[in-house]
Amino acid sequence: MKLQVLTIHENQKVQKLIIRGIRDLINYKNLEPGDKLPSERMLSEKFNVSRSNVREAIQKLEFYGLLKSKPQSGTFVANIGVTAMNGMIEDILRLDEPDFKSLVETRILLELKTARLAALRRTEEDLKSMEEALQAYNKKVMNGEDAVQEDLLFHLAIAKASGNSTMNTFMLIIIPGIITNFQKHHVCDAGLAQRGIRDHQAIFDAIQDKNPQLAKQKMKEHFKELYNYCYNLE
Amino acid sequence: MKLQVLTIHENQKVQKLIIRGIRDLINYKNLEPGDKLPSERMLSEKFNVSRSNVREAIQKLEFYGLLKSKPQSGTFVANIGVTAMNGMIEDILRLDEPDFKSLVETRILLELKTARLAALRRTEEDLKSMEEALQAYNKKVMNGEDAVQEDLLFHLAIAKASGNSTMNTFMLIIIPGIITNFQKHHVCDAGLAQRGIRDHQAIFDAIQDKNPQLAKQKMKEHFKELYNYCYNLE
DNA sequence: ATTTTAGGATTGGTAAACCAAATTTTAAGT
DNA sequence: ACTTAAAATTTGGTTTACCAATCCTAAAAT
Repeated sequence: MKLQVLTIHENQKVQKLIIRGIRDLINYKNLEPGDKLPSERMLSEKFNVSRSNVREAIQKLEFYGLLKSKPQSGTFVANIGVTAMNGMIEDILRLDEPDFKSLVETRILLELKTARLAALRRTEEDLKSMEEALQAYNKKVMNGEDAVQEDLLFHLAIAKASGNSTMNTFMLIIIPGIITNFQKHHVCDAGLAQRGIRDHQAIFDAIQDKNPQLAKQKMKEHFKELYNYCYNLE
Repeated sequence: MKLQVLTIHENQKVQKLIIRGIRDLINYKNLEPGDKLPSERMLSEKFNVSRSNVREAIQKLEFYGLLKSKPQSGTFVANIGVTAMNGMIEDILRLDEPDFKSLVETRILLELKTARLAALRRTEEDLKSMEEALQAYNKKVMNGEDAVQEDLLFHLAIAKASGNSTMNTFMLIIIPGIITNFQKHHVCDAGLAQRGIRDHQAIFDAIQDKNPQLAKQKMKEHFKELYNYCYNLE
């Protein structure tokens, strides 16, 4: 049936078409939370696409918590109403790749909080992980090597110590975009790394001392240059 | 080869096995950013699993920005170093379903910021969307109906108006979990809804007046009860 | 020696066939 | 009539086969 491989762009278009189709179906058939969607085979026939495409689209909506597939049984509308469903799908369709500024803005917001929470909740094990990450970073910087990765792993250790799994996940999602953009824009040049050692130590100490205010403050200072840099980007 | 359908739990185990395998492979073969992974067929043979399983695992690592598949070419190690790769995979394997407290904590953090940003950046179109969501919520509450969905769509409209696509995405990820937990714990009972109308109006007004401080303040007040509720959960 | 080109091998993507669990329908038993 | 059991159908998941784009090799042309 399909005679040529689709580009990524074309594939996205097909997926959006299917997602819109599913949304319309839910509206047209007045499907309530818990109701069953037509089978993947029927959907693929109805939308005139392959079953693989349908499965991909369903997986995406499953990721955003809107559908739930049960093996050998069917795909079901999640336990959030039709209104929320429509609003969310509209937004999901509109989503595009995040820009660097948006990533950094969100990162700073998250990390001021994780630093504070880590100071409140860190265990001895958390401290150990953070210290290891700290040492790895210092060692690289001392040798004059690039240490972007070790830098971010230290920050990730703080996120883990915050005891908030959602923020930890969000940091994981953000980090790759941060790293690649850092390399692209050459953010971490010059003496920034040397200063990073002192900054990190101050943050670590505050968390170790269980001083949330100070931890947040030190993290804020650490981000000061980055903040200014990113707000002057374009 | 495979003779029975795997439970979700078993499937997760297989996926983690493959992810660990890929990590070990990258380390053992000293694969650098940009290098090509063995083909899906070879991986499935090496790990003694189906190619579908391999593809799922690769998709997951692609979501977290660690790999990148190119059609008819291969799967490549993303442009972040081995160190970050190892650290992140370790954390990804450890991730579990977020708890309600973690969701609410993150939501409040995000929304205090989106309210502030929306007051700074909202367009006339944003205002219109927010007002529509506001009206839908009010109408439901006036009729004594449950309005959890309309409530969250208003908050989502604010996130959209913040002009930060990352925070917008994160709100979308959080919302379904919030809704289901709200229903489970009966958070939105009683006169909370009536108060919600006034709260929302105050937030909207502040954003319309481009008053970021006030917008954040009103959002904070709006969350006060929710905040206390969730911190006393267990 | 270098570049070009052609053919075969490799690759991720896709379509189709197949599986067993779950569901529905049907029929048998009481 | 109602309950129970069994057979047929439907379903998402899985495996297999296939496709065209890409990559690799090496021979041919300059």
